[in-house]
Amino acid sequence: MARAELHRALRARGYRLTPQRQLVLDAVRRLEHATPDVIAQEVRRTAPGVNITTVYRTLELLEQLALVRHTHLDHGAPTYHPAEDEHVHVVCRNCAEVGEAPVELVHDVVRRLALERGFAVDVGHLTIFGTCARCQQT
Amino acid sequence: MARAELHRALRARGYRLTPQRQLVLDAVRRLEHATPDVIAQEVRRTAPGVNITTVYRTLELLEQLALVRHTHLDHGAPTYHPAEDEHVHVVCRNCAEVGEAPVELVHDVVRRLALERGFAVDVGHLTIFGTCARCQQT
DNA sequence: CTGCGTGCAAATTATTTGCATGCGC
DNA sequence: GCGCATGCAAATAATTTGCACGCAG
Repeated sequence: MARAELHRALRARGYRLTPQRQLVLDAVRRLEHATPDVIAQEVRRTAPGVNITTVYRTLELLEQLALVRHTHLDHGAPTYHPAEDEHVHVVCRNCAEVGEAPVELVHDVVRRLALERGFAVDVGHLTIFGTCARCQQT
Repeated sequence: MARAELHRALRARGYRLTPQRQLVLDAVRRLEHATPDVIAQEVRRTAPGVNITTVYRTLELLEQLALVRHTHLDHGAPTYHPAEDEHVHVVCRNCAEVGEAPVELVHDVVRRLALERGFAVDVGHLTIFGTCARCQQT
């Protein structure tokens, strides 16, 4: 069904459905957290010809359509993930493990920033860095 | 006094005090939030010869010494700031304005992550993205 | 005087852009 | 058939590395 869904989303804004776009979206959904580079590799497992440029352009497009989202996991590399499951990222700076936490975790913070300064937090983009339990046993 | 302080921090770990290192630290403290590029420009106002490479290397060193810290303000550009005033960054994705909030804002989140999964949050590295009050008046 | 720190240039990596061709509609 | 989307190559940007010289200790 994902195909029809994507087709609809694209056509609603005058874009075309192409195999590449389908493949990139599929890859993002399958990988869950991945950089453009890794996504390109995944796509190429099925369609070897797909250019990295296309992946970049497609990710940008899919983000506009609110089908995928991205955050910055340290070192500045953007990672993309499906838009459906909105969550906060919890990343260990030591072992680089990427965890998730329900957005509920930061509800209070969101509410306070809204109240105190009218700031609308983009929860899905939030990443919390630190050290995981395992890596603390130095 | 900053000079002696830096000298001590460096020597404690076997590093040397150089004009470049002093200048970079000064620049970070003066600018408060800046990218390596901007820091280099600031340093060059006093010492035109300083190479961007040195700035990168020095920032890395100063971070090891816990004299400066960095976070990623969207688009992945790292910004450095003095380590003293620890705070959370609040960044508007629309106008790119960088605000600050006391770490107290996220105390609850920190406590919960520690309790629930033994994760030690690096508060100084935390950046919250969203839309500021002004930019919401679309 | 010894070798760490620096400047410079070149290498890498990540991302963007221009343009001609091809495929979705 | 029309024009958007793609592939390719080159441009740009950001950061890292290798190396020889100079200065801090």
